[in-house]
Amino acid sequence: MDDYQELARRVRAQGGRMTPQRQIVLEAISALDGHASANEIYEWVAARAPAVNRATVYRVLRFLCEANLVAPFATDGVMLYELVGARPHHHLVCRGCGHVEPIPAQALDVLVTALCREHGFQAELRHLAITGLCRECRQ
Amino acid sequence: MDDYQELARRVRAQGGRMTPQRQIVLEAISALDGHASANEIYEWVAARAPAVNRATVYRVLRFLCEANLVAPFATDGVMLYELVGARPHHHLVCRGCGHVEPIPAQALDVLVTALCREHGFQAELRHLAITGLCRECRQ
DNA sequence: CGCCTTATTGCAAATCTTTGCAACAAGAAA
DNA sequence: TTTCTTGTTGCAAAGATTTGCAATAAGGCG
Ligand SMILES: [Mn+2]
Ligand SMILES: [Mn+2]
Ligand SMILES: [Zn+2]
Ligand SMILES: [Zn+2]
Repeated sequence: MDDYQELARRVRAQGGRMTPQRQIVLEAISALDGHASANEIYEWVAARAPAVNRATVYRVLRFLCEANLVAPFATDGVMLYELVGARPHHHLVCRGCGHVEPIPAQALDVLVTALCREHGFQAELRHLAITGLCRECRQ
Repeated sequence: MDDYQELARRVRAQGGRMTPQRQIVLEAISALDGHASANEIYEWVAARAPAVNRATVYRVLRFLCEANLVAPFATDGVMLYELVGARPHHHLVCRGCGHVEPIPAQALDVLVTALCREHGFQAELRHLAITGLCRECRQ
């Protein structure tokens, strides 16, 4: 888990307040080691702070995403949440073996450059999940 | 709307059956001119076939997506549905003006090639929604 | 055209997610 | 530390999506 003071500072920088609920949700995401669903996060939180309401977990997740402390990321319909770390990255999700491979964000710079050149569009690619077949599953 | 016989054939090719419910959902997506939400589709259907149940619309949409007759596509949290057309494409969604610009799928070939070369990963990019800023909104 | 098999539907109940509102409490200011 | 403002929370109710199950009907076969 990152430093509480630093997280509180970043929450207040958004005009928000640091609360026990926001703190424990951050702990949950950290403890669940990235890529946790809203329900998994709620279960983790409820196990140690039963008073925290489900609706609050949803609202906290939305807030943390907007505050850019947490990154949401959709894998075929399911929303997962991950702490925004030092290095931005994306994911290669193999539909064969289910393996999830993180790749540095600059691996997609080639696309960003092309879109900018061809369409004048400044793409903001954050924490994508790209599905396909990994090297092994391609035989 | 595409030819009913052809659609029915493709449904049966999946081991499925063509029903009035599936037919009218396809009509709805077509009439709504692409990019319709589950609720918009349900409203359209309910207006002319009130007996069709909401749960059925959800199940039909899932079936059509798996049968590859319809492509789902997420724009910040909301799932939209579109008929799979002749030419595969993606979308550039501007977060400034909200404009949605379709681009041919091969615009992303540069990325597919790079991922294959760098990671041995065969990406399957289908009907993506890429957010960012369009030329005008960048000033 | 009937008869079967079984995929599909409607319904109701279960889940998941959002929202309105009054009570609460974080944190800035005194 | 006490006060005050207003962002947050819990709760309950609404809305969205999924699921179990018995009844229905698509379509292959005679
Ligand atoms: Mn990640
Ligand atoms: Mn499209
Ligand atoms: Zn694999
Ligand atoms: Zn724009």
